[in-house]
Amino acid sequence: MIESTQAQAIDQAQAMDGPEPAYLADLNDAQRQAVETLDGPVLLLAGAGTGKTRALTARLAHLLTTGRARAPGEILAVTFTNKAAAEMKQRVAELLGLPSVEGWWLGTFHALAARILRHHAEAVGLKYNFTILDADDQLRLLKQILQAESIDDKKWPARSLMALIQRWKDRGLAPEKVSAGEAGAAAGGRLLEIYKAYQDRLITLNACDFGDLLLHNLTLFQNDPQLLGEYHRRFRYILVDEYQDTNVAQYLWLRLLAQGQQNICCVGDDDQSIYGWRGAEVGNILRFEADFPGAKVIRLARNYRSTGSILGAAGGLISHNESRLGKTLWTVDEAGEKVAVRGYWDGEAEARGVGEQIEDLQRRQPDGKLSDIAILVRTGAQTREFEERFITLGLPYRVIGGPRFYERLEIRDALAYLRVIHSPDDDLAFERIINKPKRSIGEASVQRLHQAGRARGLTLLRAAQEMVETDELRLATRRPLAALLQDFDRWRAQLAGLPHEELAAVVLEESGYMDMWMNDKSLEAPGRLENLKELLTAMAEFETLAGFLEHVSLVMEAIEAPGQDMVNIMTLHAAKGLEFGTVFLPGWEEGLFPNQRAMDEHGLKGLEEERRLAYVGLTRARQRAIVSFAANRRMHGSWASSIPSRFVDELPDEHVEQESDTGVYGSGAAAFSGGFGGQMPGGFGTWSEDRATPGAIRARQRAAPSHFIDVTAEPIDSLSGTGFAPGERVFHQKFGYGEVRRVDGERLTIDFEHAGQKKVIASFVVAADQAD
DNA sequence: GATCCCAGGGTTTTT
DNA sequence: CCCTGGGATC
Repeated sequence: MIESTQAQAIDQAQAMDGPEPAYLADLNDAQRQAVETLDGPVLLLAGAGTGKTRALTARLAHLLTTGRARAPGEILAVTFTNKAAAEMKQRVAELLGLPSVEGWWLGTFHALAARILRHHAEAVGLKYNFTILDADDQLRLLKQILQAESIDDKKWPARSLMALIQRWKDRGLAPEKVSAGEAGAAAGGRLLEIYKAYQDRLITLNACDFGDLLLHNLTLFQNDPQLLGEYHRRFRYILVDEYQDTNVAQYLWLRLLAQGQQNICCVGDDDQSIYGWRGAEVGNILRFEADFPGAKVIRLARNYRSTGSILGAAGGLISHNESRLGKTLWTVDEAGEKVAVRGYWDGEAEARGVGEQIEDLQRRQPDGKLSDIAILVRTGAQTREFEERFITLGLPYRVIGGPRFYERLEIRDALAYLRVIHSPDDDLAFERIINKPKRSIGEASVQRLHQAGRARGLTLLRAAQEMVETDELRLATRRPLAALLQDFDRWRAQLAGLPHEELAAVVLEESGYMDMWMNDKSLEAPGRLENLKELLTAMAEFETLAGFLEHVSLVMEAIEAPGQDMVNIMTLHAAKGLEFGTVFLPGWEEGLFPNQRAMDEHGLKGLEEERRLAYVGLTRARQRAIVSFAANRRMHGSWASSIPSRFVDELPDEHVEQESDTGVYGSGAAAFSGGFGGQMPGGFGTWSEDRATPGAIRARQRAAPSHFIDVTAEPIDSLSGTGFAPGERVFHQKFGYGEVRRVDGERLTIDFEHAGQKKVIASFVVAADQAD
């Protein structure tokens, strides 16, 4: 049905002779070339903000309307993130006037590889209903193996071994392809052994991890040329977005698939490669022309996003990198505001300064949207200072990339029940909920099940099925276990006749899981119940349980809540692909950014990746970018003084305006005396003597300008007795009613009815009975 | 078997 | 400083 409407619309588009299709109309020359060069390998080097997505979607449309691709199924379009895939789907549908592009081969590497793998699972030893494990499950599984192999997890933490195994997978190396020398000394030289055990275990569990999706595809194609041939005939055109982020496995996958037709178009920007630490190979893009002989390289360099100053600053910065293909973005827009650079006393002052500037912006442009402002930090930990500041200011904000919906414990528990129903061999899921709610099936009993399972070559649930028939477990354990197994049989039988979201409700009810939280009087419990309800709602949007579970494993994101107008706070990594009118870039300090560990572990390569990260940050901005650094920063609890990042120095003077922070330095000149160089401890060193002791900070706060409302409203020192006590009901202008949880000097931790738990300054709340 | 406390460790993170 | 995880204790 969908297919036929799609076909009609495309036929219609194909029939339109004469006037150019609308999607070609206002493309620039390079973009147009990118759209019209349909045959043979094409590398599209698309700088930040150069209309890349636009060119890509137009190319897709063009393939169809010219009849090069006779049907959407002949195109394989690969993106990196779900977000990018969703955006492309939407835009292509719009261009072609289709209601949806469901069913097209357009998606992330992992989603597409999973789709292919479902069809040929048996060929790699899996069943069609295999589970896709997330990071948490992977780690638990590996821990079990390490324990069985008696690897000292103090010496070899599961996390780091997992990372090493993943790096192998990223490189397309199944255990049998890892050469002996590669194994190295990790895990006492037994890492390869462990990798093998881990893979074997995955197969018995009828599961695979993210890396396996690609890896199994490679095995599949390499072992079965005929099958590969079928896919060659199927995918006549291949499109790849964010090519600079592909790892070797993805690259091999693409190359195998492209061998047939050679019609592959990769889009990327070497200057935005920021995932090297995750196995991405900039080399893939640098080598493209060698890999695909006769490749045409098209550069998109005209930028439609940022002002001249921002592009100039970003371009100057990135020119310090040596390994790049090289391109300079340009714009016909005016220079605009220069990139501002500000120094602050410490992280708190920085957060205060940013808050102040945002309020300023609001005053100057009352119709400007907060959501058009972003604060881009290097590490997740940096968000806290801004959050705290914005809470006291009552400035709405959202942290992007926080804990995700499907990663919450109650959701994972609920999903575990569903996974066991759908795939009984999924031990990890079964183990997760075997004693949740408490059924007096403790650690010891689970260990016994494991033992029995291993001995008889059975999975946990199957072992349990046998054990309940014997006397090996004591009755107090055996009875509830037998009941649970029966429950699962019953639920599984109901799956056929009941919509899966209703089944899920039944399961959560009958298992006692809902009760468990209802009887839980902790503060989080109501929220968790709320989330479980939300889960049921989300499930209803899928046709089958299998479809829903697939979605969950591949798209770990929550469905976005309807957007309120809020300032965005996120890491630089999370900001890729986004743009904002105003971008704050705090924490440009040596050691923090560029990050010390990145440099220690990867040397010049690490530094260059950090620089690209800075480049990505700057190029997110349309009109305004504000870089800042602090002289003192509290890290891991203790104070450390810092010097401005070398990246500050690398911004070309003509595009930069150094601003002083009068509250801290008195006069700006002093702050920058001697320039920004990495070797200027003099200017900054003196400050460390009168280090940011709480007293010093407070003294400064009191002297701060009047719009620092928290301090001027009421001197902090007078607040020693706030008059609030835990348990008291209070009202906050911004967050509404709540209950005081903790009193910490002038700072209160409050559980708000709607806003959740927040820390606020005492002077911002009143006793609930005094609120009107 | 469950809860509490303390030590240790703390880039980036999508799929 | 704040979170996690493991061990010790009830």
